[in-house]
Amino acid sequence: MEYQFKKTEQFWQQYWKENNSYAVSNISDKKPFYVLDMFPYPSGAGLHVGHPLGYIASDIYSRFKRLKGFNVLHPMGFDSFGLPAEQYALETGQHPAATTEKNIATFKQQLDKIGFCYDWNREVRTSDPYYYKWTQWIFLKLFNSWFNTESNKAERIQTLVEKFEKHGSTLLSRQPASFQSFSAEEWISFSDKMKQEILMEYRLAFSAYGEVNWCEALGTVLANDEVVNGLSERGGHPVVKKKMRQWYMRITAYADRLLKGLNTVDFSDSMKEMQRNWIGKSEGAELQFAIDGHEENIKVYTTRPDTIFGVDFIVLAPEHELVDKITSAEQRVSIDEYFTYVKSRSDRERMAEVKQVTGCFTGAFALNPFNNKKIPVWIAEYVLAGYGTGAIMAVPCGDQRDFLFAEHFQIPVTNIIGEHFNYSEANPTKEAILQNSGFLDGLIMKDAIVVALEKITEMGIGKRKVNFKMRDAGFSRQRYWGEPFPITWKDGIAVPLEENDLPLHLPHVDTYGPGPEGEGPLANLKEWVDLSAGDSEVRRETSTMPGYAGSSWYFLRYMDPENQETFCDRKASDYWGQVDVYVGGTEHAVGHLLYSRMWTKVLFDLGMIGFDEPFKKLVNQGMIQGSSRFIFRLEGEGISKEKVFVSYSLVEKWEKAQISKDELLKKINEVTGSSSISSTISFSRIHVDVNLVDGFELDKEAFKKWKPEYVNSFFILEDGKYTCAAEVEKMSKSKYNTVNPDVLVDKYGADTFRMYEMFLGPVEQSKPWDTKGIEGVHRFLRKLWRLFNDDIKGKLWNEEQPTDAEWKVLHTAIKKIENDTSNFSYNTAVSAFMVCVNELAEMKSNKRSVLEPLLIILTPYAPHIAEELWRQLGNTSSILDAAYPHVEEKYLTETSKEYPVSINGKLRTTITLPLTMEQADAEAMVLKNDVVQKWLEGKSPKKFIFVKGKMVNVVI
RNA sequence: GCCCGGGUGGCGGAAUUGGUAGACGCAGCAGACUCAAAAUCUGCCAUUCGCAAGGAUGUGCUGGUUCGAUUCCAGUCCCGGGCACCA
Repeated sequence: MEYQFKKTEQFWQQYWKENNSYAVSNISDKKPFYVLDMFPYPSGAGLHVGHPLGYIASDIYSRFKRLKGFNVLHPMGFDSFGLPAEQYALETGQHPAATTEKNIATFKQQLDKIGFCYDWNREVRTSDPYYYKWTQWIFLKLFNSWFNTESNKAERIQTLVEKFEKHGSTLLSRQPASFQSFSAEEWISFSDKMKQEILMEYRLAFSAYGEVNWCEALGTVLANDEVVNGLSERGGHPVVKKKMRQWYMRITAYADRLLKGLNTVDFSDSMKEMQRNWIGKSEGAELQFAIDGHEENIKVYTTRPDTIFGVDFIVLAPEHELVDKITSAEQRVSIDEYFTYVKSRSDRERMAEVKQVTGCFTGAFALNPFNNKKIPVWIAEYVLAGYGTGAIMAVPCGDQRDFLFAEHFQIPVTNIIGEHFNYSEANPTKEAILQNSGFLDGLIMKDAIVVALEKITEMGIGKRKVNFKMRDAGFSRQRYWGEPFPITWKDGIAVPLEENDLPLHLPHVDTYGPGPEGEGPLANLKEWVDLSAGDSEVRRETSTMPGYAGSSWYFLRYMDPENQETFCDRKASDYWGQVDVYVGGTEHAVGHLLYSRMWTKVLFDLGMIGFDEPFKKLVNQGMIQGSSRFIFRLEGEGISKEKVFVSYSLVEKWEKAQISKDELLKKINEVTGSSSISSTISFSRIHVDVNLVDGFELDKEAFKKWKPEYVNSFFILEDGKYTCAAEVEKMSKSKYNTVNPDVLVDKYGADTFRMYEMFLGPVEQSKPWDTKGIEGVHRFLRKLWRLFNDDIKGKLWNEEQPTDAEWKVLHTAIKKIENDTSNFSYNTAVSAFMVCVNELAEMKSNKRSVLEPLLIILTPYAPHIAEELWRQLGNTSSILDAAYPHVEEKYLTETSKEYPVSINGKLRTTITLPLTMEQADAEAMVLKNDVVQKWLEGKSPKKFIFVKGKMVNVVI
């Protein structure tokens, strides 16, 4: 019987489901192993072939580990809160809960067809109240915690209150800038509101005023994505920055630990690099410059205090608070103009244009603290208010951007590095010997950094400072479809809900428009919001949490999804521990991965879990790009435009002038039956649905049915074929290059689809999708089937004893595939399967003792056919519970033999050669080579190296 | 501008990490089986010179280290991804 994948796959999927074959228990003698995928956002578009790439990779690994005797946790769930569902609701009026539910159903159906071994009993959905109850609960833990810089960990806020009650703020090394220090007595005397305001400066989840993108016309806050060139994406209305009360995660408190933690995890170097760059730790100095004629100081941050004598000007961010105060009367107009210009510039523009130097002189001068030199103070858009102190000291001879600025505005440049500076570009060296640098003269710059720092500290004009690029993470959104905050505002004080009152359900709304004052839609529910009683005003928080709230801890919930007492029982998280392998795309490099790392550290600090890094190993799957196909519509006078499509093979010839106009027209007229004559011939290139194309050949009938306007199309063929042109582009619906996995699973089966996705190339690598090679994998599975069954003879396998050659083929494959699978090198593993089956087929080897282990190692890749054939061999228990076969090394070396080799009559060593070679060959090889002769004098070689049958080297 | 990847046949990609470059698959060509098709099987398939045996060239480009380089080093050019002009 031929291999009937549809029947087979449906049968076993049903069987596994009915037998709960993928259920995982938290109680087991086996070692635990946790394989996790980044859970998807259930979008309305459903899965495309890019999605399953990572899922298949992790599924293979899970099944592999299971065969290796581990208790494997491999769950799946849905990141089901998010903006798209809400936007869809705005457009269609359908409730996000309903559309999300529907989308999840579609996703699950699509996923199940591919045969993943998820334990669906553990599914989580972030929008489920049973789930977000615990997101809110963890939020309250964050709210009620502070980061103690002495112990370097999070502690309950109570410990801070106790410190204040005993010692005031004096014992704390970190104090918020906005508060003066206070004594214990003062603390006790503070009003409750004052106390709460102070505590808010320490809480890990805290509320503060922050800038948002505000669109007056839409009356709403917009995400960065929704702002294009300073205008709203919808409607093109102006967008301005507006201060609003927001919630934040104090992730900056964990900057150092997030950085150090990277050394303990197995992420790719580029991923670690991205996170390091994002955290952006730098060590330097903060120092003050006095301003001539003003009381205020300008604080600058620099990593190069050694260049202090090379400062030729100071640049403030245009938004810097001192700008207004120090601007001179004559510069006022220019500064205002420049400020207006900067405001009109989007972040994207400020980022993109590097070559254009802009700036404006304030008219003020700062004084160099060491030589009292007058330094002009400028503003420029390249200095950002949010980083460091929003002011820099510019050293043109050492910093290229400063140099270009000086050059552009003709500011004289001081050279402090002598011949290292050539006056045509800056030199950022740290190796030069300083000149023109007062007390630093003669020092090498890298040594001068410390000397300068000491002097600055001694003079009281600055201090050593560690700076981080990373800023606290905004944690509130003025949206509906997210977790409501378990917070009420009572007379301006944030009051957390009691834990027993969780979850705070997301109330139903009828409209999804913004609330008054641009608050989230929840603000429209007056009764829900207003809890005022008596004199005090009590209002619920109307923002909701961002998408990353639920995804910051979901990996813990899978361990204990049913628990109603806590987010995850400590026993469960102790048993499973860290996620051993986490698979997902690089787009989450700095968002999700940093937030979940932070939450894990907080939960660890509070003693709720036993590890402080969530993911032990991270595997990044590459992006699947689309491979678009194009058809060519004939354009020209006298030709019916919509209907004539010319094969790309002919278009190519036409473009290369390999075919004459008459010939082409003749072909066209033959097909269309008319006699059109045209003075000009040209073609327009049109995207055609890749699914209508087999390789490059267009399915003409399917094309005619694709769109009504193509019903009466004519095709100008070559060799009876219509060929299409191709190009690699991003996968998108508008380019008609998306491929739905369902179609492929229907046509070739899940096993073929799984193996083909892996065969396409390394998991980590981005690559264009191309269906044309899938036949090869399908052929492989059919060939495997034919080792067991035959159309005519039926059962083929037998109980005979395999030959050494057969054992060799099997064990070579086991070794290679085991190795490749554990290294996520699935593409070469699939190749190894093909080689193995080809060789067995050639030997007509149908021996059970060879075929059985082969099926086991195939299980992770093609579980359905493996299970089917396994049962055909008479096994009564599932192949899922088989043990991974061991490699018998002896079968791998049998075909080689050792030869003694002597040179000049003396026995020197033995070498191992294939059986096909003889003693004479071995000696001849050695003797022929003069390189060897030289190297051999008096030494005993360990290894000979042959290239093309010639010995080229000896390892001694 | 900065950071991280990557350049190998017509195509996707291999190469035990310094040791016969092009495994495996696709596409293509030729053949077998068949009335025919499908399916299956066999052979060829980097470029170039040659009837052939065989030779020369060849892993983006230019050099270097080495007996030997796709692999290591320096420079350079392209392509992809990321970015918050980060002082």
